[in-house]
Amino acid sequence: MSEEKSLNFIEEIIENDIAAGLHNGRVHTRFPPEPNGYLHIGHASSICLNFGLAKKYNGQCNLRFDDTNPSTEETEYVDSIKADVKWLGFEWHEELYTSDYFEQLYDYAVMLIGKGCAYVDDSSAEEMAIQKGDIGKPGVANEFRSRSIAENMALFAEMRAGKFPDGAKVLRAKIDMTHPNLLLRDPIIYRIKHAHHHRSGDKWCIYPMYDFAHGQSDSIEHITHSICTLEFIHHRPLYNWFIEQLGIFPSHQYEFARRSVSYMITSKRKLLQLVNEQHVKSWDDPRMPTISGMRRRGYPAAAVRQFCDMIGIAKRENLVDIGVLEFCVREQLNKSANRVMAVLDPIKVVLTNYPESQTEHLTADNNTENENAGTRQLSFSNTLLIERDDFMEEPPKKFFRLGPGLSVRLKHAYIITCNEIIKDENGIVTELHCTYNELSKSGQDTSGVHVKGVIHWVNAADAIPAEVRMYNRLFTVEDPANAEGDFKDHINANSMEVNTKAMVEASLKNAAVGSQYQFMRKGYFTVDKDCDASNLVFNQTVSLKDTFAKEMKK
RNA sequence: AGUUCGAUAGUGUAACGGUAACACUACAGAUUUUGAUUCUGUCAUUUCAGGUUCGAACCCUGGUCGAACUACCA
Repeated sequence: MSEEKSLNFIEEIIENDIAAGLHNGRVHTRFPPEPNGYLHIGHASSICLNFGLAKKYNGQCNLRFDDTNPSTEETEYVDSIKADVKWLGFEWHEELYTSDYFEQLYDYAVMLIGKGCAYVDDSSAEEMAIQKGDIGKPGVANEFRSRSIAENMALFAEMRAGKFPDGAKVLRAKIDMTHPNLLLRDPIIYRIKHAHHHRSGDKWCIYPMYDFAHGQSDSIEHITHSICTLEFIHHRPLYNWFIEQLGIFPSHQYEFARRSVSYMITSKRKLLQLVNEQHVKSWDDPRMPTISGMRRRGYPAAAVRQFCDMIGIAKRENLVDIGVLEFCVREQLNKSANRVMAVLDPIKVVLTNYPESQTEHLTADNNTENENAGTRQLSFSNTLLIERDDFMEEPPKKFFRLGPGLSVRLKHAYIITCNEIIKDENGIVTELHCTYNELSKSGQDTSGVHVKGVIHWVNAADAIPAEVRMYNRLFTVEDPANAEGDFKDHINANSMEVNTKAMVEASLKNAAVGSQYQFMRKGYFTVDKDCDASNLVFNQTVSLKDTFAKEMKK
């Protein structure tokens, strides 16, 4: 059952560590989001990695909210993050908050001051930036760097006590103003912010910087493998420096390249912009690359997990084709979604030789890919609706659908032949008159007629109108984040098309929100939460592969 | 400019010194009461140049290209 799969570089590290007996073979990871936005596909990759690793190596994974900046963080985000992680199918060992460590972190800072490894700096942000130097140009020390330990102690205590306004002073680690790694040129570790925190309230007016909180939080939790994205690689020496100075648990950080997906954006700032400026309706708009957006769109959690697994993990830059994600969605839904018939752009078909007053009931299997899916009844009469696309007045050679004199099978029903075309005054086809072959009933066909094409249909008498929201890519370019100009210049104006003329089969009458179907020959669709008693709303989750459409384009 | 990463089919990952694998895509074909699914087949000498070695995608040297880093954000 177990397939031999090669290890990614982090798994290799972990297995080596286990073999070497590091931390007695214990594996403990964590997923550390900042609660200042909704989780997206990139986070999904990180979640699958961190929780997956813990599971694979019989370890644990914490959910830790990195909430060191009170001005951007909100409880709404905490809730959405928890919901998203759960939906993806993972359970955290402990729900933790960096803000719970504020007292401990303060003590760490005091400890550094006591060792002469930190000082209070009165410089302005501008002054500090200048003193910091530049890439290739060393920084210079200022007069505050040589303050006495006692003075630093007193000042830092006063900072905590609220004696100074925002920005008046900062606490800095005393490392090396000429270090080639800019992050080690005496980084700020505490700043004054008289702001209300979503958890600690007004208890604090000084807050640790991320760099002074993240590594120590990992250490406090005894995280063995602290996994993050590549841009933090320069921070690692700093975290190690703190760990060493403080003499605390040596958590080790490993960095991987964040996954980029074509036609998607994963900058929280930009996603927030899309929402605030109403380019999309909400964080969970089905066009959004957020986990909540994908969930509403109908992407199964298993598909997202499969995707993360398929694209793997490495250290090189990448732009994964969104087609891979869509492949995973189709593969999952192919097994789980029941088939139904829905006509998105209806055209009326009258069967001239079918008794006008007759209605018969046909049996249709729900999903031939799934033995347990069962069957349902379909009503059939002389007036039906078929897809406008499935008829052509002047069809090309390999058009296996309806046209003048052509025959097709109606799925689960009879073979029909088109005899007459009715048009309106503008020459638009409004109705087709066809005859059915009485002997060709699905499952008991004795007609001897063989047709290549099979099309879907609904019975006009009891079909239900539905609103079907069709989605296209949110952006017109593969890599909007790195494209010329502003990313908003590349928003696809037609990313959503609302179809209000669709007609779906009667069995969908009470379809529950979130339930998923394959509209035969069209794609997978998911019932949206915007449904109400009078309006059935579907989101197009993903289309079916359409080889014929591709053929036609050539 | 300095530091640190990285470079393998169109895309993503693998090969752990013994002659490039898997998946997606694309193309070709078979099956099909979904032009879906399923099934077959086709598509690279690994950024370049040297070197070490019987043997290099892998080790060494140098070049080229790409990325990250100069927030009181995370």
